[in-house]
Amino acid sequence: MESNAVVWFRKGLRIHDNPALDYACRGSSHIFPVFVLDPRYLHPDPSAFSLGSARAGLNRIRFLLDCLLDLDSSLRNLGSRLLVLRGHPEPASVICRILKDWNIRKVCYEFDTEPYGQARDRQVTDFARQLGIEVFSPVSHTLFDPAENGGRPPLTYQSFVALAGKPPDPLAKTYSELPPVGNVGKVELLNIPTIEELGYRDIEQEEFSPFGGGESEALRRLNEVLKDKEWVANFEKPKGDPSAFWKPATTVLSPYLKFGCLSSRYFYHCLHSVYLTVGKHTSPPVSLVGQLLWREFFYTVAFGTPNFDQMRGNKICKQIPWKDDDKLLVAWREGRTGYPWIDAIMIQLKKWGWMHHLARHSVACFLTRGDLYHRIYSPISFGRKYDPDGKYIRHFLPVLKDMPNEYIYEPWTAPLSIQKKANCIIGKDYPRPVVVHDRASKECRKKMGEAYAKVGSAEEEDDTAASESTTMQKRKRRT
DNA sequence: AGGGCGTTGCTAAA
DNA sequence: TTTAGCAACGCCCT
Repeated sequence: MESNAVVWFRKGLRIHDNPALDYACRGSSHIFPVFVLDPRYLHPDPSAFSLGSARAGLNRIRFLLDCLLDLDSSLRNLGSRLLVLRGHPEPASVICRILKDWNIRKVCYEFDTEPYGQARDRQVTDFARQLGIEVFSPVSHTLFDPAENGGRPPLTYQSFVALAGKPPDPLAKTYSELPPVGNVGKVELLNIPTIEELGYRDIEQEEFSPFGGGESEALRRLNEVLKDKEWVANFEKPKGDPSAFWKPATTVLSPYLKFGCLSSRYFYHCLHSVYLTVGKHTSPPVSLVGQLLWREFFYTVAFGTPNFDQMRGNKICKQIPWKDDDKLLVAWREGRTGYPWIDAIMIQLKKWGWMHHLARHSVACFLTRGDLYHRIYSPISFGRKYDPDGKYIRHFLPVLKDMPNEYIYEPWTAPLSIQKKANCIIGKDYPRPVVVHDRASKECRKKMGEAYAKVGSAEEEDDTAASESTTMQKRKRRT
């Protein structure tokens, strides 16, 4: 008796701890492991503000393609393979078509919390249910079900941690073989495309990300991290060095978690085991488990908050009348602010697709200048405190590589003779500062103060202009 | 209703 | 190396 199942990969690009894959295999004569190429995610969009598609930058697209190659290879080792399908006009309708064409009895895909994924999945769910096809959509991207608490998540990290408890254990199952792939009929199967085949040609970039995608690489990185039990147990995020780049101060597992190359529950489980053997260890918010809970916290709040990725229509976001200055915004985005610490970070993001968390705080703070509590990161002294010789700046901004240590964080203060000797004239080879930090930061602080005062008094007239915690505001700046 | 405190700052002064 | 002052929002617990 034939019984066919589809396992539809989107995130969750892994074999380990994959409940959708596990369920698809149960009692099925054939499974169809499918990935649909989403043009919105992959194809170049000239109107996007950086090189990439409408929904992802080039680094992320590259990472995703790595993930797919690795997943296909792992599936082949188990006697299966990845079926890559064209996503025109969009992925959901392609899935609906194959559910019929392949005579599918059940379709399995990981629950996706994000609005784009929710809308996409609703189409498939509705269609499948109409045809009497079983839909299995487990929560496995996050530790917990983000729909808990009736969609009214706690708004501070501490209260979230207090409610959190222990997440479900990861699946312990390993495979020696998967059910064979069924007959795909007339459906066209594609190869996993290259970046060039997607239409990204002539990319002028001399350095690419050292972080390759895929489950194999994720597990290799994880095991590397877990080897040093003392490091795992004593990890304290604020003590990390944001200027460390050859050997980053954190695990750099975040992109692997993002695509589900690494299961967050498996990671949690591994960390817990280390804690048990070592005894004394750090705790949330600064510990490694604390970092996983931060991820969880923001997924949960985002799921329970309409328009979480925007200011307008987001009821937990303070409504600030931001100054629109396209020139300044572009200077920030392209790493041309004239502040080497800021620019080096933005160039690292552009080239590597990754930056340290404190580096992100630096550039986010620089963009907004906004933070109450009077905690404003200095674009000069914050970096210097970690890396007085400017090794990080010299690497990502080679134009400054011969600038003396004394001036590396403030090159505009170097005498012209020194600039000439360093082969870097400020205003010609490297930009002058786009703003004077002290002045701009004071001005912005004042304006934000006014905006806060105004919002407070207007609250009754406009319920979208409600209140917000500083924590949430920081999160908004990450996007 | 009211007070405590919030993931990780900076500068100046002791 | 440590500490005070900065100037003050709003969630959350009591």
